[in-house]
Amino acid sequence: MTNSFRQKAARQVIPQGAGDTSGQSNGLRAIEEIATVVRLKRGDKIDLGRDRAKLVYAVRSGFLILQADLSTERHVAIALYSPGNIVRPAELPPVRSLAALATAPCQILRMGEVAFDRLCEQSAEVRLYCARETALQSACDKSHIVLLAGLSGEERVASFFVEMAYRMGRRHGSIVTVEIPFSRSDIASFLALNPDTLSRIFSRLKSLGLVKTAGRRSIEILDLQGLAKMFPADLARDFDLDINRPPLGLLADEKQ
Amino acid sequence: MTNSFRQKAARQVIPQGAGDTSGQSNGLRAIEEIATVVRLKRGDKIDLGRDRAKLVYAVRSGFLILQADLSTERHVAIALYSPGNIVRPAELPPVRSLAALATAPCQILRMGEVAFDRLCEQSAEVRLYCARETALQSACDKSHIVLLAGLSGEERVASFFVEMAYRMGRRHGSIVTVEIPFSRSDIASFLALNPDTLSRIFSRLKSLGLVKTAGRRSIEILDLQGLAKMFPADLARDFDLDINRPPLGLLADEKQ
DNA sequence: GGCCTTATTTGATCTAGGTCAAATAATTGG
DNA sequence: CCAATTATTTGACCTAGATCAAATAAGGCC
Repeated sequence: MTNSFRQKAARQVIPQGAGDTSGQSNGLRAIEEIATVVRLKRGDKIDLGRDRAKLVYAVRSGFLILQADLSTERHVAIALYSPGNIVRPAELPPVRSLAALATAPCQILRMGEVAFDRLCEQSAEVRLYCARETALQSACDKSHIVLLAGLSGEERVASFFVEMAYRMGRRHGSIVTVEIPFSRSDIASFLALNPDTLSRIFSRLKSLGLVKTAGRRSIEILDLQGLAKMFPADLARDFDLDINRPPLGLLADEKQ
Repeated sequence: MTNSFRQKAARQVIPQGAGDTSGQSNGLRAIEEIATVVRLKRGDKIDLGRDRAKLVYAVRSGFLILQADLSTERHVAIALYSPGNIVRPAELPPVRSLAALATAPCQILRMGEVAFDRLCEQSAEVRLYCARETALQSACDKSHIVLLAGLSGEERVASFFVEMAYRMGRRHGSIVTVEIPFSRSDIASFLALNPDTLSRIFSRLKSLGLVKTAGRRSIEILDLQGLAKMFPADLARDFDLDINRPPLGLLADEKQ
């Protein structure tokens, strides 16, 4: 498989996650015209509960976790939003306490649903962008269901790290460094593990020489292929991981 | 909350599941014009894998399970499709072995993606129908993530039965009968349990007097409110279950 | 730089749910 | 209606991951 095919496949499914929208903002650019910018700091929430106002949001920069609170103690992470993602009320489950939690400083574009729909009608580019976004999110949600329903804890963690590497990794030789915009608890709740268990799995991966920590929100992936071998190849997803070959074509090389 | 609101809320989120499309087929009617009808019997599969042809499907009658095979032994159910649902390749995760498995005799409408897109462009009704369908499915997927990530086995089963009651229940006095178009294994894999565990939970619910079997694919729900109390109220979803009041407004009464 | 706070890790223990094998029920096909 | 087949249930047992408590390690802030 050629590298260009790999890139194409990846672009098809992975919302760009490098922290800004420069690569794919054609759709967002038009949205920025009609939207209000909301700045969030880590820990801030946007309420998306059932009784929410009908607002549409688009992520301009930063990362959020869509979470539902089933009770005071039970918080479930549903999805991750990264730059370029669009959040529309109709696509959210009708749960009372639903919120998007900023895990890092974010810039969010906010607009009324009516205005957004009008924009979609006017601009074919926005309409297409938005339809694609919706489809991608749906595919991601379904992949996430597969992860939750079909993978063990260790496999989930491995798959998460491989995905992060491909979305946001930076290559230094054979090592991939990832600045992870999530706390361990964020990751744990996204993978439906508890933080203790995640930490244990993480330690195991470290002792196997697959990963290394470098500060709290940064990890070094020492053996991406080894990680990728830990979960079913069929879930290598968009990446088209050829497990016997260095699969780093997608990653920005430090030296570039 | 009034009954009419309840109905509205439900219609907003639940694809009609009664086994035919008479209630909401306005969108489907136009689709039938351009589509080929495919008849499936229980156990038949439609291949939706990554290398699939670019085809769009719409369910006219019957029920399917979208499933991914991670290996020969590991089959993961991702979503349920019921009459009215539309299946488009772009919304599916890029997994190699993905298929829609008929759990009951089905009529499926099949068409090329290009023809479908053209139809959407031409007909505002189809476009709207399809957009709504997509949004509903996305909401359902997210609800399912909450179920998988946040609920215990027993809670999942209770929530599934309540949902089936609301989607397809038939009321006889205070008892709700549901013809379930899925085998126990189907249900188990949809709830990410194994059949043994599901059976055990089911037996527990029977011994608590909440449900009763009446043949292999039919269950009687003796105490819908009791079932609904077994999982977090916030997940009562679309139903707007007022747990202290008979919530049967939505259900077709035998005597009608 | 050193204290304070908060996040992460680790150990010890427990349990929901998985696994495997065997026993029953339903269905199907004659 | 009965044998054969297949689906479900139940029992006995066992692990992955949860829970709780305590120890560390990172950051933050003066």
